[in-house]
Amino acid sequence: MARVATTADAFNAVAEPRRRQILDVLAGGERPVNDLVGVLGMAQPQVSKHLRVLREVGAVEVRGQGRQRLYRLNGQALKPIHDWVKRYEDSWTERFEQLDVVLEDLKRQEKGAGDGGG
Amino acid sequence: MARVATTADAFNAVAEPRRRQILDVLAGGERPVNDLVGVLGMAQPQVSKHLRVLREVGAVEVRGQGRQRLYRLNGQALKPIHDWVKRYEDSWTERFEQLDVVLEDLKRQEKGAGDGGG
DNA sequence: TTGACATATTCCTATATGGACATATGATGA
DNA sequence: TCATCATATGTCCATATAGGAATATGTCAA
Repeated sequence: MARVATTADAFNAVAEPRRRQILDVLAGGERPVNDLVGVLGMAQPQVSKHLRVLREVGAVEVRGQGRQRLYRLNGQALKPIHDWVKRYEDSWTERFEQLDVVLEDLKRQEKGAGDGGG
Repeated sequence: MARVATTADAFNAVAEPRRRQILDVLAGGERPVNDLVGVLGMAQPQVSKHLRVLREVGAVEVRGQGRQRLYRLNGQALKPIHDWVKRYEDSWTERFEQLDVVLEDLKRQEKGAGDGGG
């Protein structure tokens, strides 16, 4: 089998840097496709295709206004990512890193004292 | 061109569900490969391959102990994901959703009052 | 209707991937 | 040295991509 589909979930959808860029722009507000094309400097069809993927995972919503289609961010779709990665947040807090250092020190001390404890 | 490489960054590495599972197990502490094989019920070569990807993006570290290789989580590698997704956190807080409803209401009112604003 | 603009879809292709399986490497103990 | 355990790597293959280019759809204006 190949990789999990890009449309399988938000994780896979935003793994593509271009799609994160699109979301970053949309975070500033609703925008028509051509705006994204201009801002991001990608070809129009690619933008449309990326938007389709984002729409399929629910990360953007669209509404028509005249000839244009206005895309808008739906951050809710990113919540599963946040929820998952949040569990690892402690790993890079200073407190935790300090703890890491302490543990390393303890190990070194144990070795230094020989392994026949107490 | 095809998709961005799985080893390109943490985003792509953890887009694969199996790799997230591996990290979830390692969050409980350092473990040899065979433990992961047992816990996750995947074939040993696949586990090794997934671990390689995770190692290449820095999400895990390894040290040898006798015949075994003990893998251990390095949450730091996930920080870029957290940093990125955190910016969208407001999108799903209640306060923000309330604001959404208010904006929708305002739009509806504008339409109801005709478009010649005062 | 026609023409122009805005966006979406289709076709093409090189490419990386993940699983299955077989096998290589590495460490240990006798 | 050999046998055994633990892990890593290599091979084969179906498959989904992302970009490029061409084209289809949709909407407005006259």
